[in-house]
Amino acid sequence: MPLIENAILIAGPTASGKSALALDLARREGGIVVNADSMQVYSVLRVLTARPGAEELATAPHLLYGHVDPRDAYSTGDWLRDVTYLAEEGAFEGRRAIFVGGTGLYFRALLGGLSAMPAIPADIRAYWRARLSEEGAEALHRVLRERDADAATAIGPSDGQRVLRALEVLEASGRSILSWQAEPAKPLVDPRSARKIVIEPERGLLRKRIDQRFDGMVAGGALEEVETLMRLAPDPARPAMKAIGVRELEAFLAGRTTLEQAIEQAKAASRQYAKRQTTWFRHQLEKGWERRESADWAEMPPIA
RNA sequence: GCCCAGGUAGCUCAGUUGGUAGAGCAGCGGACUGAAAAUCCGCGUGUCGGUGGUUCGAUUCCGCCCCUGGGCA
Repeated sequence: MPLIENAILIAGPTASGKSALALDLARREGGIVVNADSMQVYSVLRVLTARPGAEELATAPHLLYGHVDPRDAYSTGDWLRDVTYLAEEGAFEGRRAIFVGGTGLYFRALLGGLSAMPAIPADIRAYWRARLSEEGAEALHRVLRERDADAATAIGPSDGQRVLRALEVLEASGRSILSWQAEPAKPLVDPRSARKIVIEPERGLLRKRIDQRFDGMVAGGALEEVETLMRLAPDPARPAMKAIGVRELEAFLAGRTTLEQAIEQAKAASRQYAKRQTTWFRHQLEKGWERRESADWAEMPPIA
C-alpha cells in the first residue's frame, strides 16, 4: 500500500472557511484537493453540503466530491478504500495532496488506518437494522451482552448504532469487534511529513457564518435540491438523508412547518454539529495539529 | 380613560393552598475505529416586572406604579 507523503490536512467545523483555504493552497502549491467530508460525497447535495462549485473545480483539481449516489450508503471504510485506490493509481504523484473536510473520523483513518474488519453481508446488515428499529437499542444491547459481554460493557445501552455495529461484526466474522479494533492498522498518509491544520473559529463568529451560509443555501437552490433528493425517494435511513437541512426543508415542502421555522431549525442543527466537531477536534486529534482561529491564508506560516 | 388577561431561564410556558422554582426548545461540557452532518452521555444557566405593606418568612397575599396583548369608550 502506498504512503502519501507531504500531504496537507485541513480540518475544521462546518462554515469555518476551510474549503477556501484548501483551494488557495492548491493553487499556490499546484496541489490536488481531496474531500474528507462524509456528506460532500453525495451527488445531489451540492448546495446543502457546501460542495465546491464549477468555479472552484475549474481552479484546481478536486477528488471524491459528489461521486456517490444518494441512494447508496457510503462509509468511512469506502472512503479510505477510494483514497487508497487514488494513491495506487498515482493521483498524487508530483502533486501535493490537500485533504479538507469536517469528518474527524476520516482524518483518523487517514493517519492511523482502520482495522481490517470484513465487509458485512447485506442480509446480516439488514437483519440487525430491522431488529434495531423494531426492538430498540436496549433490547439489542441485551443480545450483545449475551454474545459479547466485553463489547456490551464498552458500549452504552442506548447507543444503537454502536450496538448494531458490534452485533454485525460479530455475526459476520465470528469475532468480537474489540478484538478487531485492537489490531494495528496502517496509515495511508505519512504523519511525519504531513502538515496538519485545524481551523477553530471563535463560536460567535462561527454562528454568524453558519447563519449567513444557510440563508445563502436557501437562496441558492437548497429547496430544489431537497425536492430532487425526495424524488429519488431513497429510504430515510440512508446517510444522505441525514445531511443537515434535508429533514428541515423537507418538513417545509411537506407543509409541516413554515420556511422560517425550517431555516431556524437547520441553523440550530448546524450549530450543534459544529459543536460536536469542535469537541472531536479538541480531544480526538493526535498531537501535532496546528490550531488556528482563522482560515485566512495571509495569517498562515509558510508551508515547509 | 375604564375593564379584562398576562409579565417566571435566551425562547415558549408550567408551578408554588406563603418556606427563594421546573419542563420542552435553545445553550454548555463530554464520548467516539467502517451510516461519524451519524450515534450516545452529562449539566438549569433565574433580582419569579418594579416598589411599598402584611408576615418569622413574599415569586406567591394586599396597595401603588411600569410594560405587553385584547375588549369597551
